[in-house]
Amino acid sequence: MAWLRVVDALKAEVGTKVTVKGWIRTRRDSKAEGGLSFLNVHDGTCFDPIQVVCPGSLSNYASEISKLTTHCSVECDGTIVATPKGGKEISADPANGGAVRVIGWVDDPDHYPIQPKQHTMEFLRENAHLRVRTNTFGAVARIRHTLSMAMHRFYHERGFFYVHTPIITASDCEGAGQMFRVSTLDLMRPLPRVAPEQESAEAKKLREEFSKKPNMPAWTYGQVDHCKDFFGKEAHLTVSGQLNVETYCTALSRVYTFGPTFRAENSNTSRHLAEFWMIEPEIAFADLQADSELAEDFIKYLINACLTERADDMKFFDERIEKGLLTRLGHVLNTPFRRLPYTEAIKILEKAIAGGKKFEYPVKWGIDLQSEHERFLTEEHFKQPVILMNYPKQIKAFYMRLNPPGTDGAPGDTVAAMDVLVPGVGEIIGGSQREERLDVLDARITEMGLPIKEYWWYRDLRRYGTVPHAGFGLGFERAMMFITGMGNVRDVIPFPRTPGSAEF
RNA sequence: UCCCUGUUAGCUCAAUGGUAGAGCGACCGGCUGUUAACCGGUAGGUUGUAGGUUCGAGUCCUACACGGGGAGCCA
Repeated sequence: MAWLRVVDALKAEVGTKVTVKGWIRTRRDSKAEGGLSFLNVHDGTCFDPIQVVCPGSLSNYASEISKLTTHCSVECDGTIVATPKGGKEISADPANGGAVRVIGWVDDPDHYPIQPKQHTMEFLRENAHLRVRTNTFGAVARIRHTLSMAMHRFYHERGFFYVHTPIITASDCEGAGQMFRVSTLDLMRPLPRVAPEQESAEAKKLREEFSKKPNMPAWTYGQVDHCKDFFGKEAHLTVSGQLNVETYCTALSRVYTFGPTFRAENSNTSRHLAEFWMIEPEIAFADLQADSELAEDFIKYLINACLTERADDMKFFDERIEKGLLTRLGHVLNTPFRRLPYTEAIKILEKAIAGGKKFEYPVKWGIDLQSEHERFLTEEHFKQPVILMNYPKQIKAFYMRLNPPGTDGAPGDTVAAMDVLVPGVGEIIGGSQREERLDVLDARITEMGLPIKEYWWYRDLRRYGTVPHAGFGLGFERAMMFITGMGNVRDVIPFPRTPGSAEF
């Protein structure tokens, strides 16, 4: 008998002898025909389980099969047969060599957390090690894989190179938020609180002894001296691979990075994680328009991949997680994204307010748009993905390219930045054309009060054969939410890390 | 970090300040080619933690812990 995965067993010809290995989803019993049990067995290879029909004539029927509960593991030998309703199932009739072997029992089934019933997302989140055994999280896991693979394929097909940018960064110049410190110093040791000249001889001796040990923070009165730290300077977990990937862009033309990203912000929302995954492509000889076209093609490619490769899981999300999901995604797929200058967006919002629309925050050219404004534009006004472009320079990062004065008729300076907003999730992509002119870049760095010396290697890219280039960052978990309809970012990553929570 | 809200059986939730209950799940039995099965029965509780008010607290008060929703920050 050939061992087939459930996905293949469901496609096998009637009459094929097969073995399947997996876990019990449900068991139902009938007393007909001298005892009959129906086992739904799944192995995660597809959404549907396969039904194994177990007649009472099996030698272990009364002793084992009739006692199986959810998530007991089994090996089933049998023959593929047609069900009365036209599907496929496995007959484990011993007369034809059928057998069911129990591999692992579920201890104390009354207290096994994942019962065959509806659970809340909150409960399953607290059982993150077991939740992938449910329909929902099995589907999420498969979609997450499909999305990853589709993403690599999209870039590979277009001649991009995958660059592994570092996780640890020793430059504090990324400016994308609070960072986690990386250190081997033993910070459990207290720092001396007195000035060296006031230190007692005994304390001084103790301090000098400590300083000779490995991993001890060397200190200069009251301050940690990171020159004795592992990297010889203060180091952090990356908040973005962009600055690094730009270096490869200016030699390989089309590159992308995909990896974990860390933000130490105390954000407690359904859209934020302390550890998340981000995709950042970077294209040379390209402007913001090309960047926005790449972003649109990319999102559509991802949607299409999930719809065609995982129709079973997507159907489940449409039926049980977000009604109308497939219609929504189909609409996104078939409609060009709306491109809208920031300056125009402000006018639309002001017009809406004049028409009676109430917002908590005021709208005025020059201020950043709030969640409620973005939601209004993408969910109410346009009802489709919107790419907002050319933001006021004072609310955007230093590396974004300064537009010519008067772009879009704006009353102030703008930069070539874009945000892609989608209904339900909000900002899913943030990107820009990068400032390739060294003098303009330097002026921006200085203007924003950033330490220009720290940017020496980033500035070198502009000194040596500079080119216009652009890129963006797509939050992988936000893309997951958008495509699955899942409402909380903590439920689209296997083990979420959030403030106060790093269980598992 | 701020605002709102919640924590009672394995899970989801009830319970005027006065004997702690139901549905689902588990277990036992009945019925049945079943598939969110159905019918009957059994077991299952230090009501998040620590204080306080009261003759009496799941219920009122205080603090803390944890969860959820929203905001800010962003992806």
